Amino acid sequence: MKISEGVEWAAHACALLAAVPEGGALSAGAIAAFNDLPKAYMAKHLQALAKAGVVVSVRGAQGGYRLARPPAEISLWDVRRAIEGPGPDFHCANIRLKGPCVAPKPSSGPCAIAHAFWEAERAYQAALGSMTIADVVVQAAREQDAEGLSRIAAWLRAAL
Amino acid sequence: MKISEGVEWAAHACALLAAVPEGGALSAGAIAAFNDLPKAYMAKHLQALAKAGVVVSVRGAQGGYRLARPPAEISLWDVRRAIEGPGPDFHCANIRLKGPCVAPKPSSGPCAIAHAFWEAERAYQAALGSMTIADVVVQAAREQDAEGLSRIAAWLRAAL
DNA sequence: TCATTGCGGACACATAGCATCCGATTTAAA
DNA sequence: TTTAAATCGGATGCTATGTGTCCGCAATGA
Repeated sequence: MKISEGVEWAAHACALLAAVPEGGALSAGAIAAFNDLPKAYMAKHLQALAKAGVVVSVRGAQGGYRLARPPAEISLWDVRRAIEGPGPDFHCANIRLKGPCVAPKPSSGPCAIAHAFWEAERAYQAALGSMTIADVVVQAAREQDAEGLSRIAAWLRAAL
Repeated sequence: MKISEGVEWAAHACALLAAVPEGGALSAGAIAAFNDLPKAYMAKHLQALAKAGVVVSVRGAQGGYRLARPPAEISLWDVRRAIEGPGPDFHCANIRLKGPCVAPKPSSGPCAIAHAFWEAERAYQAALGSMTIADVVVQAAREQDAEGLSRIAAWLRAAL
């Protein structure tokens, strides 16, 4: 199992979008350039975020993307689900219903193994759900000195 | 993200191996036949379980596999790690260190996003680690009537 | 009107998982 | 001692998914 790199891109994109002022919008090209990522593919992920309701898109000239909700109301789980899709990671193929020892009237429904994995996924989801874009931004800002913050602010002013 | 089907196969294989008596061994062919799975590929997964120390292999005629520890001491996390490999699912590409706004002396190390995902993975691991093969066997047995249990016992006697 | 931007589909490529086959080795049974 | 049964490891091919690009279309502000 491996988490697609697009989730990381989308999370950083949301962290950047948290810095755009009310009513503004950042184009896909600008978002991609901020982290030196390919624009075309970043645009794909932004479209997925928009479809999932994490960001809103503004079409036309001077358009782009902005967060759909305050950063404190967007969790990393929202981002992950937007990119990797909903639905469980573990898929029960019901292999216990095959083979020479299966009962004539098999009790359908997922087996104990599937339930255990889905329970673990719930724990995973809960942990990611408690981490918001606002938390990420706070921690990221803590790692920047005043000069770094002003450099980012200047870049953002130029990109808007 | 998707969990490979081999994890499910391996978990069911361990549940079956929990029923082999002390000193016995079940061949890869028999394990595959029990759930109507391709023998060659099931064998690959059993080799992975053996290499991870979840099962022990017995080579030669009348050989096969048995659990390396009591079922209560083998968790579903052990099985998942044996098949999918160790290491985190989320890989931090450190994309915050790229782009036009990166500081001259960047503070290396994973970002807050990576830490959040790894924390969630720890929760996932803890949940899976608390579910053992013994638990799975108990729940699976609960779904079988007496006739089903005796049919499985008879099949196992013939396969040993 | 025109340039800018998102939207959606089509396409190519790389990687990982799925599945099979083969020869070599080990070991119990004939 | 021979034979059959079984694991081990590597090589191979197929498929699905993720990565990345490109194009035409639609929308929108200048």
